[in-house]
This record gives sequence, structure tokens and C-alpha cells, in this order.
Amino acid sequence: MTEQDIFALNRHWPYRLHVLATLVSQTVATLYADRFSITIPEWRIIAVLGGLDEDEALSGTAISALTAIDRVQVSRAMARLLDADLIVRGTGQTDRRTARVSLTPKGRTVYQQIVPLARAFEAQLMTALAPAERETLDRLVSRLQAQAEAIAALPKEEIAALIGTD
Amino acid sequence: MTEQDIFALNRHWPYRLHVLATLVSQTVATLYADRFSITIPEWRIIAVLGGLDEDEALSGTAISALTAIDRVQVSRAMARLLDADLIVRGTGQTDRRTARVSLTPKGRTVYQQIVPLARAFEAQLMTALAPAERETLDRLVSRLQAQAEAIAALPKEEIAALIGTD
DNA sequence: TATTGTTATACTCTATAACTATA
DNA sequence: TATAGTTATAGAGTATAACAATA
Repeated sequence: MTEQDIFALNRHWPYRLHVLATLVSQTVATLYADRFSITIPEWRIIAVLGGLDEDEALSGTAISALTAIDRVQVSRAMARLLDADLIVRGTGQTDRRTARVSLTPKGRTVYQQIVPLARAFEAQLMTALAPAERETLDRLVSRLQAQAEAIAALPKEEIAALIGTD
Repeated sequence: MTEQDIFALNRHWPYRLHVLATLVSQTVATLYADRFSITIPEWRIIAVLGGLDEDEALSGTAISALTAIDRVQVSRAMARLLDADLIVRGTGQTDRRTARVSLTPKGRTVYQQIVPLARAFEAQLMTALAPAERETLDRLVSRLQAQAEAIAALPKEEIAALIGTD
């Protein structure tokens, strides 16, 4: 077996992306859990609700799309947030199947406290890169994300054909 | 609330990294599950064992370090791999606490089949970037990884001090 | 019939602690 | 006492399916 035939896991992009994202998520998750007793999915829901005007609200489906959390998990995270009195939910006026979810005053307070924390953590992480490098990373990661979405959207047989192993 | 005070989740690096890594992992996980009935942690263990010479072996602790999977999860993934007859484990000769884990012939066959699949998938993903851009991404992500590790290694109080919110 | 959302099930991940065997 | 590894427990993530209410 020659040198280049050995598979180096730590040079493999799916692995590297997972290790980095997991380390970042876990560090942030610990911060949020310690200070606000909320999980990452709960934080993401608060984050999208916090951007709304006072009279606005989102449905579960909209929250799912905006947070990349699936419907079932949104439903469960919302149950916890309701229990903690951080969100309220009403019923859609025209379509009574849809929920109208928004932050309570208590939820808004958490939002206002957690956003500076999220930004400060991100700033600390990104000190590793110069501003121009951050823009480069932004561009490259956006293209990778688009490619990953394109591959994931294919039927399984087409993925198999694409990677030439069927 | 002015425009820039609104927190945009989809511009937040911890979120972006997580979404990308998760999408990639899930797509790959489905491929591996369909063809080899193995999970991502199992694949990673096979990947590091596959790089060994015939007479070499790794301990559980070494596997844990090389795969970024914690001891407990390594133990459980190894139990599944033993059950599937993909690995064997002996006992260290000098230190009988340590395991000596290596691939079975069947495990080596899986390794030889799955590595081209992993490489082909990665190649498809990385078609989004030109070779020079891949090198740039490599460099930037390595620096981010180092910074994330540096932050995660700090005691909680120091992280709090670092992000100036205590 | 299709969609919104909840509930059920099952498996994996993650973290912690307790435990054993050995050093 | 410390380390390698396993087992137990519990909370959270993930995927699927079934279901109720509504459209």
C-alpha cells in the first residue's frame, strides 16, 4: 500500500467539517445551557422569533424552514419553550391549523441577552481570520453549502451514479 | 430596532458550520448505511484501522483520539463492529488493560470498498471549488479549528471573561 | 386528499458516573 | 491511586410513521 493510498481521515472534508462544527456547537451549547438553560435548537427558535416585530408571529413550518430544524423537533423544542414561558402560541386566523408563535416579554429578554453573547463568541472564534479571509470563507462555504444541497436533493440512484460506484 | 441589530441566524458562523456539516454527514451516512450497514462512527473506526499494516493494532484510547469519538462511543461502536465480524480485538501483551483492535479480512474488504466511495463523494462535494480555493479553505478551516480548540480548552470562567459577558 | 402540527417509537449521540480489571 | 475499557442512565438529536384537526 503506497503512501497516498492510505486514507487520512483528518484530511477528509466530511470529517473535518463535522469535527469543527461539533466542537463549536458544543462549546456554545455549554454557554447557553449554563446561563439560560436552553439548548441550541431552542436558541435558534428564539433567534428567529427575536427578529420579528411585536405584532408578528411565525408558524411551526416557517420556524422549521428558518432554523433548519425539522417539524418534529420544532414541536418538541417549542413545548419546552412554552413550558419555560419564553414563547406564546396562538392560532392562525385564516388557517386554524397553523400556529402563530412569538416571544413572551421573558423570551424577548432572553433574546436580548443571548444575542450579544452569540455575537461575542462568534467574534472570538473569527479572530483566527482577517476580515478579508472571513469574506473568502463566507464565499467558499456558501458554495460548498449549495453543492451539498444539490447532492442531497438528488434521488439515491443519482447520487450513486454521480460517485460512480453502483 | 435598526437593520443591523436584527440577529441573522443564517449569517451566524456556528449555525452555518453546523448546517453544512450536518447535511454532509447525513448524506454520507445514508450512503454508508445503504451499502455497508454501518454508521459514521463505525466508518471512522474502520478508516483509521484500515491505514494500519497487517500486524499493527490500536487501543481504544488511540482510536478515540484519532477519530474524535469519545471512549464510551468507541466502546459501543466497537461492540457493533465485533458483532458484524469487521474487527477483532486482542489484549495488549505488556499492558493487559489495553485492547489491540484491528480489521478482520471482512473488515478490510469493507475498508477497500468504502474508501473509494468516501473519496468519490468528497470529490463531488469539492467540485464546488477550484483547486486553489480548496487550499485556501484548508488553510482557513485549519485556523478556525485551532481557534475553536483554544477556546474550548479554556475553563468556563475564562471563556466568560473572553467574551466579556460575565 | 393534502397540510399543520403532535405523538409514538426506536436508535444514535452525548455526558456523567459507577464499575472491573489492571497497572 | 491512576488508567483502560465497559456498563448504566438519562437527556437530546434524528427519522419514520401514525394520528387529529383543518383545509
